[in-house]
Amino acid sequence: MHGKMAPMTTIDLPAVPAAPASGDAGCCGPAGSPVGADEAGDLARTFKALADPARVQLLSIVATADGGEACVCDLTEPVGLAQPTVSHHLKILVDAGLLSREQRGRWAYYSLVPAALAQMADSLVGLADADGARR
Amino acid sequence: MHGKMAPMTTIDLPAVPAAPASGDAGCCGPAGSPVGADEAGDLARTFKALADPARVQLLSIVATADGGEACVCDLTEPVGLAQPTVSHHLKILVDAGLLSREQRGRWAYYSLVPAALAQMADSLVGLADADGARR
DNA sequence: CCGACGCATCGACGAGCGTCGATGCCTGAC
DNA sequence: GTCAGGCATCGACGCTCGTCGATGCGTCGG
Repeated sequence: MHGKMAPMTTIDLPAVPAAPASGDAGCCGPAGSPVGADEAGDLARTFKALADPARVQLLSIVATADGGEACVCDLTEPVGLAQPTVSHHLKILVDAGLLSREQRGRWAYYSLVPAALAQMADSLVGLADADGARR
Repeated sequence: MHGKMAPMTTIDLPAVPAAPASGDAGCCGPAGSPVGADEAGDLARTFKALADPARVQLLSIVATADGGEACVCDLTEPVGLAQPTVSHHLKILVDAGLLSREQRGRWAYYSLVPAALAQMADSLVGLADADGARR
């Protein structure tokens, strides 16, 4: 009996889940295979990076920023958080593979990683398809 | 100053974010508009429902289950959690609008809400597009 | 060379979340 | 009516997370 497993997921942020996350998506089979525990862990890790209003807002601001990139100083005011907090959130997003960091001079520019977002979206539609296709 | 806002998001689970969550997606404009704070909050609330391996696994199991639905008794073993814990996670998913609950007899059947998943996916690609379109 | 600036890291605090056992409610069987 | 079964709720326990002020490191301007 699994006596008291890890109380939480102990997020380790191993970048984005890999590629074929939705292994239960398009293929056939009677009912597909319900993603393994490890796969679910990877997916949840990346979702956890998006599970905060500040991070969603940061992602959006960077995405709509001119040039596709923004430095920390430009992100502090819109989200209404202190600079260390913003740096903290940005690190989480970078570790999750959703943002990329590039230091130019004494400014750190963050830019979006569209492939990572697209992959998350694929995992979601894969889940929905697994349901709709067989139902 | 914003002196010490809510230390966490105080998730209230208002169902799925609404419809046009990705307001910064397809439209035009020089740089789009970076989702409001309220919008980011709704999005983050729904993502938070997916930010746990057990919940991702539950969603996947229900999606691939025969008939598109499953009762709690069928979900307890695969995730390796106690029954109260599974009920707790299921409630979170239902409140987030990702699952729907239907009580038949003394069994409670949970089924997927594909539209909610698709909407989340749209929000993600909307963010990616906002970046790719202008870059 | 030195001060100013941008940013990351550290340490600490409080709130939220995941987990479980125990308990209660409702349904169906006898 | 009574008993058994499925599920939700409650209360409690740690761990995790978000937040900040203070501090340190590296870079540019004078």
